[in-house]
Amino acid sequence: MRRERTGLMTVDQGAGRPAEEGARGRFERIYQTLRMRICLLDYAPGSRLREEDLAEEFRVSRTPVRRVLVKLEAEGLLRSVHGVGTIVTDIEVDALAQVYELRVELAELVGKLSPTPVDAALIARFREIRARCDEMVHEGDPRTFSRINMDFFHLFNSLTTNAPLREISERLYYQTARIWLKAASRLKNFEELIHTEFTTFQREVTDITEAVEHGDLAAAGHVRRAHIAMSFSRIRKASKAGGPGGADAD
Amino acid sequence: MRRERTGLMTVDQGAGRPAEEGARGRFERIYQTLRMRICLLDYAPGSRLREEDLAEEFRVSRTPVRRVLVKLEAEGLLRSVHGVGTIVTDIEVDALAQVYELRVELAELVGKLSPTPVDAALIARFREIRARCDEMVHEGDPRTFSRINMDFFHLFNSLTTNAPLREISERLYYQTARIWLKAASRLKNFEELIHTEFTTFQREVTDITEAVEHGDLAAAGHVRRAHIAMSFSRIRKASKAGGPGGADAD
DNA sequence: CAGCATGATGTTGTGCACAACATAAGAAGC
DNA sequence: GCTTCTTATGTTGTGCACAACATCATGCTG
Repeated sequence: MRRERTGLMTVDQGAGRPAEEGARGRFERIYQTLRMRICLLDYAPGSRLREEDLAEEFRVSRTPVRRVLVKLEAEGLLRSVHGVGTIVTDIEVDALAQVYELRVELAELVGKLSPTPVDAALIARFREIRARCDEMVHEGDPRTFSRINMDFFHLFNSLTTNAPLREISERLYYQTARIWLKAASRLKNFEELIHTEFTTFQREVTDITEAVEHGDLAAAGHVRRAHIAMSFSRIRKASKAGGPGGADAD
Repeated sequence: MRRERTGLMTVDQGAGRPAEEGARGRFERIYQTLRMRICLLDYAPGSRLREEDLAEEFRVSRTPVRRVLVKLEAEGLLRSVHGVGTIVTDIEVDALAQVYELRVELAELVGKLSPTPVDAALIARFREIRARCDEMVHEGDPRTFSRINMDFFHLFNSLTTNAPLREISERLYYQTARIWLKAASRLKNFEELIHTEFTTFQREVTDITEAVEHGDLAAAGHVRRAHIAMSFSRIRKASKAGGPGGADAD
């Protein structure tokens, strides 16, 4: 199938910035999409990604796809092996202990370093997330939980203007974002535990929102820190209880 | 040589096998070389790197070179603009304030999180750096200072076993490594200031070496933290004094 | 002579074909 | 029947040619 040059170019993202973001726009779009799929376990850990399939899906050649895969590999989410394939990184709770150990500290730094001035719009966004959170508690869906958790992370991360800190926190977050869904998928029958996770997260969002309302970003950081640590502790416990031998062969 | 089926892991990243290394070896070699050149100001900030030249130098095509450039761009050391070229990121003291703000905190974390067990070999490496430091003080050379500083960073970074922390610290370090050389190149005539920098760094190495000898990695982290902060403070002051209008047009 | 349009030139981004590599299947030998 | 070598197949890595894009020079026009 031959692709029209002038015709397909405009289809990209007309509402945004068509002229400024030509090639870079495609790159970001593919990158964000693949990262989301990996973190939402649409691509299971250990599964192979074929560059040609991705190229066909995004209507581009293998070359730009490979650029994205290289970046994703640098982020630690993929691993390309010559002659084998590009496989999604497998995640282990013990290996993520170091990442969490660092995320805990960075969360506190977000509330401490170069704080963002709190305005009404920022508070409104926090309250919006909290509302979505309340709604989620009634309808237990691990996937929507992950999405809200993701949005909340970005919002919390915007509490600091320190660009490197934000970038690093984001990177580490996406390295650990999958572990909750993975653990939840194993404990799917235990609705009770998942509900506990939901309400716990709801409390975290509520507390942090309140702290932001009071303009106390340091307190928000401390709350976030404590919740990240406890969340990992619960995941670790559930992982040991659920049995390490997960029957997830490719 | 037949390879076991169960052993999926190949040579991976064997340290010290230059000739037999496959694609990944070339990649690492080119990456390390370019990064070193950027941080040693062999490639001045703002200068353009032509992919074809690099391809010819490393005896490869443009394709693997572009892989390296993409990673370097992700690290923040390069910036590729379509139709213009791949230019070395310009560094400004004010923009690096956030990076230093974070590096200061991470330095303390290196001495706090997952400390490496201190053995005789580790102490010996610190003493070796200290010896090179003493030698450097007698022969003032900003370039060798940067190299020793680089080696010392890697050594200090090895005080923690937290892999993400090490990786992030390394990344941030290389983002800031150039600023000292850049500032020093402007104040080249002020030999006295540079000598002060040398002796200050010598004290830092001495103090941290002593702390490591005592097995007090937390103290090493605190010393490191203080010195990073003071170093940036001096650079900032020198930058303002030397005049922000650096006549370094390409 | 100033200002602007237009082409020339050089760069990165993309597409495509082939090489390098690893694995899996199949056949030969014991 | 089992092992082992060979072959087939599929994947990523590389090389090369062209397109997209930006800048600069040049000529035209006012």
